[in-house]
Amino acid sequence: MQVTKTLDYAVRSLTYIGHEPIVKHSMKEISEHQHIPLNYLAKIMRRLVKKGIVRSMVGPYGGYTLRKAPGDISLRDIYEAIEGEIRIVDCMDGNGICQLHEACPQLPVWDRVQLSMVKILEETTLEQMLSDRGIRGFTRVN
Amino acid sequence: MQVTKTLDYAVRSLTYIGHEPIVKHSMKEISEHQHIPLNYLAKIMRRLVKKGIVRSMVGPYGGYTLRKAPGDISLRDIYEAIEGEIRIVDCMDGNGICQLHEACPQLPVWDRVQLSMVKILEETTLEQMLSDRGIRGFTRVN
DNA sequence: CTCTTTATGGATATCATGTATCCAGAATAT
DNA sequence: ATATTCTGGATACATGATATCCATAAAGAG
Repeated sequence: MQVTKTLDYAVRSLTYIGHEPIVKHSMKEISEHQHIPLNYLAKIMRRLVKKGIVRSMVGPYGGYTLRKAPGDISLRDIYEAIEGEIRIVDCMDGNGICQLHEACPQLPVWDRVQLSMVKILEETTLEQMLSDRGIRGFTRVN
Repeated sequence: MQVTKTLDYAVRSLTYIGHEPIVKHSMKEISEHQHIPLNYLAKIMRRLVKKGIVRSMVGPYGGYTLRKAPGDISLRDIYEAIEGEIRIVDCMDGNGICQLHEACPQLPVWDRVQLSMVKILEETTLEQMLSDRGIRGFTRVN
């Protein structure tokens, strides 16, 4: 139940690019400024490209730019590009049927949790994150 | 960002016990009815005991019963007994300071997600889960 | 007291997955 | 042509979730 480092990398890369949406930003540049391992970043960017979140240009002075307006990129988009479909419980077989042949008392709760999470992720756009001044590394745990 | 099997085991064990709160239920019994590896279940029960969620009795006819009323056991209690303090982002050093010396645009969102999640987990008690008829293994992913 | 049942505690193994690295190749600007 | 940068695949590494084993202690039954 944790945000993966990979997703964090992705969001950081996108906010970095989003600050200068016109300019092309190379992986090398992003990697250095955001302290993300270059080769690993490559994997991440690939997924963002495939999902149509960023555009890539090869060659000298190549790099990445956003493909959509920051207001049109939701955190949900980013999440799903990186992690795939959101599914906080994984208790079903291929047919979506619970292995236990009994009623499952937990599902309703997890469902609620997931729905509320998806809602927040969906409402939050890259634009919002960019304008959020962002409290300097501090968060309540509770 | 997934509910672990271990937490699932814990909840299933507790709902199982909760159905007959008076009776003592041995690990063997729980293990068999809920299809949970016996030795692994031992570890799980230990944590629930330590957190005061269940009471254990050793010896023949020993086993576990709830230590509190189902209405006084929240899913948050269970979650924290199993996984420890809830913290969906883990982006700080030991002093709670973000490694990056820049403002972090993501924290506010994850904070909101976590808060909403904690709220739901807190509001949901074992009693509720027990009375929830529980849709037979099926959930919307969205 | 002895025997059986059951939980406890620690050590360790297994496995999955997140994270990271390496490299050869294709695209493209100068 | 050459240097730059992304692409794609293969593979290694690290961590933590999951599982197994066993020796011990507690406690009820005879």
